[in-house]
Amino acid sequence: MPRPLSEKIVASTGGEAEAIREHILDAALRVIQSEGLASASTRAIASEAGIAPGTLYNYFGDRLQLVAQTILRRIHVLSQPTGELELQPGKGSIASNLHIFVKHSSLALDELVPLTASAFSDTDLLNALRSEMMNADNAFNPGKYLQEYLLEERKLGRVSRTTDCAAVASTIISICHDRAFQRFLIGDTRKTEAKLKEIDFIAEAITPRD
Amino acid sequence: MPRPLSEKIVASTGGEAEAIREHILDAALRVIQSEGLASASTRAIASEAGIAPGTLYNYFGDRLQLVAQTILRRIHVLSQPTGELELQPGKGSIASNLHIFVKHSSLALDELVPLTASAFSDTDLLNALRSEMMNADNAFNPGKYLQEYLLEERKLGRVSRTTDCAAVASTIISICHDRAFQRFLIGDTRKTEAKLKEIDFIAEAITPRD
Amino acid sequence: MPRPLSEKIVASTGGEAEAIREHILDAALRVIQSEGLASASTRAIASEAGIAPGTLYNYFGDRLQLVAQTILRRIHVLSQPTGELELQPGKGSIASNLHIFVKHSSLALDELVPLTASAFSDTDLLNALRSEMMNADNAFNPGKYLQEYLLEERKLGRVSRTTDCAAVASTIISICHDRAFQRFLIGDTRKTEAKLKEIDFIAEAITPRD
Amino acid sequence: MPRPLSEKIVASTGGEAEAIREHILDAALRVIQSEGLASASTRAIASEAGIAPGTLYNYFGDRLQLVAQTILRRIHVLSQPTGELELQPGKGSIASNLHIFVKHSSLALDELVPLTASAFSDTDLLNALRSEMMNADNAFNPGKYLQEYLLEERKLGRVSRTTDCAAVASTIISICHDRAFQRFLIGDTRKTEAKLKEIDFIAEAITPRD
DNA sequence: TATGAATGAGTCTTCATTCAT
DNA sequence: CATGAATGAAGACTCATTCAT
Repeated sequence: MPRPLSEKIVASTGGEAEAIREHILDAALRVIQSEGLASASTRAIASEAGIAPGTLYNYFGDRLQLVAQTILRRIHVLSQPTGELELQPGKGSIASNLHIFVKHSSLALDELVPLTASAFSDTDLLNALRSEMMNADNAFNPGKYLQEYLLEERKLGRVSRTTDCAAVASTIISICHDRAFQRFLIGDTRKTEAKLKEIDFIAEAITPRD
Repeated sequence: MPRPLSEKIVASTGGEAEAIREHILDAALRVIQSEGLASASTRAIASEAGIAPGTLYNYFGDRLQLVAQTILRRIHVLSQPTGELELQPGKGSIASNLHIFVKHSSLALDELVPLTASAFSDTDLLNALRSEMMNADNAFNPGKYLQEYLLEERKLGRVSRTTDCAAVASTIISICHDRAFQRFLIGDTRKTEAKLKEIDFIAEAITPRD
Repeated sequence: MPRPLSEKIVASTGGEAEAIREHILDAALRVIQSEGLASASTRAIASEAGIAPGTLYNYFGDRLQLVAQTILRRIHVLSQPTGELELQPGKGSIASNLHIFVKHSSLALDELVPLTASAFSDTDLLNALRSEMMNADNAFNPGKYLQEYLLEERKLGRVSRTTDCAAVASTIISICHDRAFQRFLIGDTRKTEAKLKEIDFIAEAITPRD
Repeated sequence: MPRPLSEKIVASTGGEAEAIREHILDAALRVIQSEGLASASTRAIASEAGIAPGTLYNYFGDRLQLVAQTILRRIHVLSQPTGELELQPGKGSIASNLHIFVKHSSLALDELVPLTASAFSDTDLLNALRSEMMNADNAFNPGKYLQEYLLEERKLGRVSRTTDCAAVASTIISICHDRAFQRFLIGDTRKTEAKLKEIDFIAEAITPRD
């Protein structure tokens, strides 16, 4: 019976379909993160979004698509470089730069890894994610960014000439991923983490030996 | 209406409560692995186990406990050393030994990581898991095993004296974990994996330089 | 799958939420009265109401609330003065007026007492009822009505000046209650009842002695 | 597998069927009174009785019979004169004797009335009760006892010669019943009750006028 | 286009009852 | 005769989805 979206939503979205979609995806994300994917019912999402359940279906084919897109979108956003971190080749020690990278990555990964992992419980959802990921533009990839930093350092001679920068970057990313996974698994809510000895090992390993 | 358990089940369990519990846990695991945790309804599990739905409740308080124990048990089993792999310090190259370790670990981790990750979707389940894990005996830990191997090699002089074996082991484990995670995420069903350049990097890094 | 309410129901309720609520409460009452409270399952009620089981939950939080409200509402209705009975002080004999009152009360009490008693089997329901009754407006109370009649008669001198009208009214109400209880207990389906000698005793007792 | 009843039960029953039956009925009564009839499952009763669920069926045809007999037996017991109360015609005032009777009756009725009322929720149970009650020996009836006391007092001239003692007794019983009903309905746990003005009215009414 | 009531399949769970031991 | 595990129907309740308004 009540036709227009609530004033609040219209105000924030301008009533544009794409903006409303994103408004819903934001709501879905909040629900997933606070209640868990298993509790992210269409009702809960609609409620969080401040709209009627039926309205969801004007923007998404079904719950699966809504949830899949919620996750995908967040993965995409979190994978973007934030600009906050600018590793400056030649400045600071390699080790401290890598520690900074790790700490910085944690912010995003603490959200990204559990979110992605949640999808492992649902075969259909995971398949939806997989096929969407195929098509996705692998625009930004933190590993690539890290690799490029290392390559710069290598040019500067601060990283051993024989270093496989791709391998090192990949290793560091794995460490970050696994850390985030373990943190969530044990319910560790600390936002920061001590310096990792694994990173020290790597920094040492890539230091040129005169 | 009530009948004894099916002959098949009695045959395989001897009708012993503990064996039946495990029979059910096995069934639950199969359902979780083939249909996903989200589809692991009590009915589906009972059906897979070949028993009536109500029978589950003679062995488990509720679905949450059943599922949590299924996962915990499998984690426990998969964390046991298989005995199949015996890293022999001093034999073969370090690099090839590490590659063997990684390949071997993958077998278990391809199951372990997705299974654990599944629980990330369900707040209650994850909490149940967490508290059980607190109490669990961390009997075997692949990282420890790997670390000990590296220490032996260091004693033998095949690993650089300055190597932090704990850090190296931990790094390798993270690589394995993340690989398993990524494999499941992209639906990679290949059971074997090419040699990892990350491992080569590590092997190189810990090689003594004289 | 989802369809509007059946035409029949829409016709009788105008599709208004409050009317539908009452339609459901009516159905629940019919079930309780014909099958007993113990058989008043949500299914049975939904079926009697001609709606889907899930629809109940659009109108009531849970079964307990539905049942409690069904009972409370009926108690409320049955406790209203029907207007059919108008005891006229000064007209007819006191005894016959009291007999009329008793007979008339029986109509409501034959429904009210067993309905209320049903709730005695369910601790939760009884508690729900109790707390609702606390809040309820004790608008009409047959005892009060009877007491007022007696007071009028006393003013007219047809009831002894020393009569405690409240006590007499209360006594008569108790008799009515107990009769209804006993009738239901023994399954007495007679709608009318012979003149009660207890009432005769009371009528006699309050007659002024010159 | 374990064959004999628990030692405790054997000790208290002598292993005699009839004693075991009563042991079970006692247990059932405790469950009904503490949890309500609706929660008196066969399991709960068996558990309270300290026996296995299946054992119930050696003593009772089904749950309905068990519950019906539990209630009937208790009604029977509670209807027995306790011997504690001996109304002594000619001693004390009539009013105080009646008050004593009422107070004394309350003890039993606070149990009897709710127990009986519970059965109103279950058509089948009530029918079972009804047919059993038909056959029951109406051995003791508090109304009869009270009536006899009043007749004695009438003989002594302490009760008006014109008093219909049966009607008076019946009225008092109704008052007691209704009081117990109302007490349970409102959850009144007070065990004693103030002097009732209704009883005063009756006492006054039956006092001889010279 | 947004609504939200209605749907009914499906979820977890309980329970009276049976029967092999 | 006691046991208690097994049964499966039935219970209360949830939820994704549809569609008349």
